[in-house]
Amino acid sequence: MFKPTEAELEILKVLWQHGPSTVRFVNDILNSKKDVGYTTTLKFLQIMNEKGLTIRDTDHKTHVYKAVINEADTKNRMIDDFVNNVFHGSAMNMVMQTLGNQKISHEDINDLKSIIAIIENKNINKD
Amino acid sequence: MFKPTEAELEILKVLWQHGPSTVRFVNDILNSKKDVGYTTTLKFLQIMNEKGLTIRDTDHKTHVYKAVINEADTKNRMIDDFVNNVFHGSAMNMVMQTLGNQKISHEDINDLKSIIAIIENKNINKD
DNA sequence: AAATATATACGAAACAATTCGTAGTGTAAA
DNA sequence: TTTACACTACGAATTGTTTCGTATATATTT
Repeated sequence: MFKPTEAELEILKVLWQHGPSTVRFVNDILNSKKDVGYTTTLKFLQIMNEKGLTIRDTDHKTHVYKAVINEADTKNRMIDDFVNNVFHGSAMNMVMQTLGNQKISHEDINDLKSIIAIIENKNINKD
Repeated sequence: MFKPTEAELEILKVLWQHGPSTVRFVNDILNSKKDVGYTTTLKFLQIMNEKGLTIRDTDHKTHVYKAVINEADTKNRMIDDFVNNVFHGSAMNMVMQTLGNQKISHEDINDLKSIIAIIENKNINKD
């Protein structure tokens, strides 16, 4: 499956967050973080289109690009890759190390508890 | 702070797991996963040494390389980077998405519960 | 001591990702 | 209708990473 490069991911994030967008719009958003030339952004969107990462509407002079690949799936795939590369494939190791190292709020803890409860119930039902 | 490339990380993992090692040893381990030429591994260790990622003992003909950077710190830094790149800086988002997508065993759940308990206690003591 | 094996050093090729300049085209304003 | 502007297309320079060949030194074996 597909793994976006870092620059491609930045663009995908814009498309995921804001929906189908013009090159100009994507470029403006990118520039709020870091200087990027317009034609650089354009080039990336063209490359991403070739790769099938996006599709575009070329009916009008100004093309509108839309992410083809799904945000959750892509992120899951990236998590898998990361876990494989850095944590010898153990997602739990990664989670534990993250929890041990982050500031976790009360709310976060509640969220964690409820997702754990959900997982537990799934397991019970499975047996 | 420093971020190893993928190839460098592979080597660091060997050094972390097995302790100070010769080029030959590192190369043998790497080759159990994927063909890598001996001089490729050598070159990387030389580069890593220049960058201060490793130090080496050159007393004998065969040099012995040792990781300078710490495993936990490096991994935490890589988690931070990953979370910033992919999850807009929210580690909790990343953890939640991981938990929602992985097979979690009974034991894992217990581990999670205990680390959550630890975090809760830390918070209580802080207030 | 010569031949063989095993090291290191290092330049440079190969490959991948990023960045941008320039050319060309269509649209709208003067 | 000429000029100005904003857009796309695309080649190519730049930068970073990976890979390896070749030269050379140092041991070890015959």
